[in-house]
Amino acid sequence: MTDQAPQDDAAEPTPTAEQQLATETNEQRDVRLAKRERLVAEGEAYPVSVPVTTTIQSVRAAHADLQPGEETDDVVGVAGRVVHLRNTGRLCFVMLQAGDGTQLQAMLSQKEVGAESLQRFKELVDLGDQLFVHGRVIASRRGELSVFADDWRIAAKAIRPLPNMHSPLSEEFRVRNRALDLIQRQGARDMVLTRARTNASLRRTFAEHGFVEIETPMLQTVHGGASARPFVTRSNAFDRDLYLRIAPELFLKRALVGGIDRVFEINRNFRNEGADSTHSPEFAMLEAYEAYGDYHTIADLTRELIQNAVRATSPTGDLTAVWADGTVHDFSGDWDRIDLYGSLNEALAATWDGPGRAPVITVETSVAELAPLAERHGIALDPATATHGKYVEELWEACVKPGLTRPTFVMDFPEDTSPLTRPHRSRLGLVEKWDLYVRGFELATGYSELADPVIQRQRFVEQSLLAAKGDPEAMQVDEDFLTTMEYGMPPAGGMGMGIDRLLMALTGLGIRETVLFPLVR
RNA sequence: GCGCCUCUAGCUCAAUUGGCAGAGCAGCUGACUCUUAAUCAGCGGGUUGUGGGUUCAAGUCCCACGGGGCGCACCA
Repeated sequence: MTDQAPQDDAAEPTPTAEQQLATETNEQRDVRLAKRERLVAEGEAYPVSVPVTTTIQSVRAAHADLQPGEETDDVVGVAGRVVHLRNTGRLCFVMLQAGDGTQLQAMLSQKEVGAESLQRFKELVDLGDQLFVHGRVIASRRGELSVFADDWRIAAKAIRPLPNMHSPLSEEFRVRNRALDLIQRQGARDMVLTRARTNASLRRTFAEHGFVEIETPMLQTVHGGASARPFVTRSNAFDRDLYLRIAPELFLKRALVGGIDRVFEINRNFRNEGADSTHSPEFAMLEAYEAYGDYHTIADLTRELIQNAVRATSPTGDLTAVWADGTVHDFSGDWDRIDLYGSLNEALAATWDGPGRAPVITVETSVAELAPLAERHGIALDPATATHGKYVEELWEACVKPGLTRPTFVMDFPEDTSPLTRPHRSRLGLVEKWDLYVRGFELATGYSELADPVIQRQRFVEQSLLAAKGDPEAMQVDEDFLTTMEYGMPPAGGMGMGIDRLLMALTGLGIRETVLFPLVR
């Protein structure tokens, strides 16, 4: 931006702040910069403070029923952002907006503030400025609650024009200029509160059940706990590469070994994979582990966590979420727990159009038998890394998932796709794992955790063989974790849930809407 | 990573078959003491994402690059 011209003189001084400003300018900004200069020369364009006595919200609350034309003796000093400005000659109307979107009008009459002050106001105040006004609270003849100003001050001069407040901003502009989006759009402000209320609700529910929140490493020497490609970074002090974590699981389990029996973490994970409407390279993740629980108890807890979050964020305060598109989603009651293989075989039988009866898929069904079946549903996997489990899960997603409307736990998964999960207590070849599906996407997953360090080591070795075959998402062998496991981890249920996903389920918005400042190129 | 679509004033968007780049809001000057996207009169504001090409003539057609979106693939 500053080096578009060829540098024929290497000793040329770097541009001053003013020159840099000048390279990126427009008429409207020039006008405001001149006003800033004048304010600075005459006093302050950015005072350290202004003498506010109350807030826009409080004034509105205190005088909610003021009748048109009615006046009060309540003298206030309030400040807010100028979002509308109207000038009818010797009377000016200015709409001030608080951070939460609450607006309050101020009226500047020549009779009240004097000709000189009004003239100065007209010359110096623009849309977008932070403005302080002092005066009595009245209602205008048309009934608009107002501060009838006897004094005013610029609280902070804006030098960039505000976007047009009357037409919606484009998606791209909103994502790249979130501050302006927050000024202009109630939905943007609501999202911030929804996320905060959701996080508070989750922590409250955990606290009620005696869970302890801990923070585990973001920078890891071995990446594990999930199947995903990590980001790699560099430690100068250790002179080695480090991974940004893809999951906190292996550290939370160390805490479990250490006796933190009910433990959870809400924090960021990083995965070096594609970004789309449901995936972001960095995303907030919740993981929780409950000693002496299993995948049933952790499913109960997960349902309670989500139902409490729905209650905390629902406009109606009940167990329904109203999505941005107007659809209403019911999270109440108990949620179905269906069997992965059973529901898949049901769906296959119902849609079977081949000869004879539909094949019944079991844990024993080979990759050779699954491949042609998957092909019928348009699924093609890389033969080098395809396994029984990958085929079964792909088939399930193609055949069963689209039909789910209510929140549903899908239970009991094949072993080879869940290397950190305990073998099923009664079903050979399966693990005690569930996925929770809400409206077509996977919201959370839960397990009876694998506590046997010998089997855990075998699973890691199998993963590393996959990695050797070229699977970039396979886990590394984490010797330190295995050593800790060998001291004995209590039987436990564990769960993981994407916070952004939860917000999507609560609001029906895309991930770029739920993240305040999403990564953009 | 592959395919398709898209980029025009501060913001939101027009521009017919390739034929003078426009509107609303915002801005500037002026008028107006009750406006609600105030109104009225007048005036500015553009390297049409960037670079190349075709053409008498390119916002429009072609190529490359960059930004964005959607679909596919991968994943939560």
